[in-house]
Amino acid sequence: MGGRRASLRAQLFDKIRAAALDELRRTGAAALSLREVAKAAGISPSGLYRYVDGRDGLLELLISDGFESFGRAIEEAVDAAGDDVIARLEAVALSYRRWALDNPEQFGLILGTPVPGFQARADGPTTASVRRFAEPMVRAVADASVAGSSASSGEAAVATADLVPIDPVTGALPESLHSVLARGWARIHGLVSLETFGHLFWSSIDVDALLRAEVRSILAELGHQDVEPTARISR
Amino acid sequence: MGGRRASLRAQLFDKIRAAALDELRRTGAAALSLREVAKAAGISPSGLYRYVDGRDGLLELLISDGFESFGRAIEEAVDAAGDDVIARLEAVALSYRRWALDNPEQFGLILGTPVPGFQARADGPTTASVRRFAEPMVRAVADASVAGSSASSGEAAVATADLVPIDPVTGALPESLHSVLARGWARIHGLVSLETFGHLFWSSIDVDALLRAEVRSILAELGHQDVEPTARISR
DNA sequence: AAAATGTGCAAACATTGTTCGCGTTTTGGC
DNA sequence: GCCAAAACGCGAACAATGTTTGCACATTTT
Repeated sequence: MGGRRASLRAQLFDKIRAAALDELRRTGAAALSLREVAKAAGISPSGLYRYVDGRDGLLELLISDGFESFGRAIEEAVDAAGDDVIARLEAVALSYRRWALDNPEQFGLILGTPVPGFQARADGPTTASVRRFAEPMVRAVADASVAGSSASSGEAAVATADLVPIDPVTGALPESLHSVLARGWARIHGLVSLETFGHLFWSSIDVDALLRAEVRSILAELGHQDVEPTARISR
Repeated sequence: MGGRRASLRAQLFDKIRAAALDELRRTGAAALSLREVAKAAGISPSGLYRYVDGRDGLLELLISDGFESFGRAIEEAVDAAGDDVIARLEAVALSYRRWALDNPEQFGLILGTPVPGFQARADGPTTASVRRFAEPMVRAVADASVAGSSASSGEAAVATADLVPIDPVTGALPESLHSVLARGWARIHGLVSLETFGHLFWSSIDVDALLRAEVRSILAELGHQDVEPTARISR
């Protein structure tokens, strides 16, 4: 099965992938040209169709890769943050921002205005990547949520990974987490997307500081005591 | 000055504007075709260039109109909400969501992934529309901020419009408001954009309820007593 | 060895945004 | 009222795009 043909194919596929990402970074998703990608990959435009289903297929590839890379970045940051629940949640927020600012075109492609024709199929690679992307964030919020509700802090957090069951087959979360997760994600995403898309130009705010404030605020509302109880907005 | 030519021109310009909006609604910004717009407006593609500077000009027109319309929608909602500061801020959040859900393509165009070539010139119609868009939101947050800091509630709110000076020439806000405004806007925008772009599909959350919770949370952090002090996240 | 399958490409087509030159219509000053 | 000047709208043309098709060539399978 590991024939000569297959290896060449995999090699060229990676070249295409790299070329597409390059072109995306350079010109943005809206102006992404299939012909340019083909040229950069050293292949003819029509030849590209043996590897990818047209321009939409190219975008699907980039979207899937984008989620994957985004998720990995967050995961690494969370892992590096140690065991403290607060630190982990802060790591989510700050790495979310960092990745978005470092990869604005990818960020816009995967979480910005949806591309017109594109709709991720439930079995496609995109949905899998999305799950992988969401997982570290969900885990962090879930941990914080459980650790917060048990009034005693401390060792409870250790076992929480099992206490928050994410249905391994459907990927569904317990209903009780939905609103916490949505609000938490939205607060981070709101700040980051506004900044990344250039809508905070009117101020020289320290967005990292705001993100930390939002994390503290969420934790406070979740009932954590080890955070200043009512985080007054500084003015 | 009110010659026959000018009136015909204005008339055709409106037709173009309407046709462009129509096409935007139908196909989205990325797939917006200048030729289709021309056809719908009953004009030749090249003739369109007498009215609008190519495809980018068409987009600039749509962006400017989008901010204008968005701002008007929020303003009307706030005006209809009466004098209560809390009600006004809630009106901002809920009308923000409503407009986005009703006009997803326009929303994506003006606040989603930036269009590659486009950069609003400081003197262009877009920046003016953006200011007009931001104004009601800024006003509402500013009122809430001032009303919250003065411990006594009540009649203080009446005169606050003058207490919060928005520099009429530069449009600049007092620094003290920046972080409140950014956090408030971001919380609303985060939830709304995630929902509008289809990223909350995994849950059947009542987004309006979450928005109300966010508004209450902001007010609480601003020091309002007439709101349940620590709005615990319901789980 | 022969048949079957996979691979890459050039040519062609429809559609896109944009420019250019040409008649026609309206305007504004005499 | 007339005439130069400006504005207008259009068809033709051009480069560039995404996509399809038929055809040689290479590789794998029988």
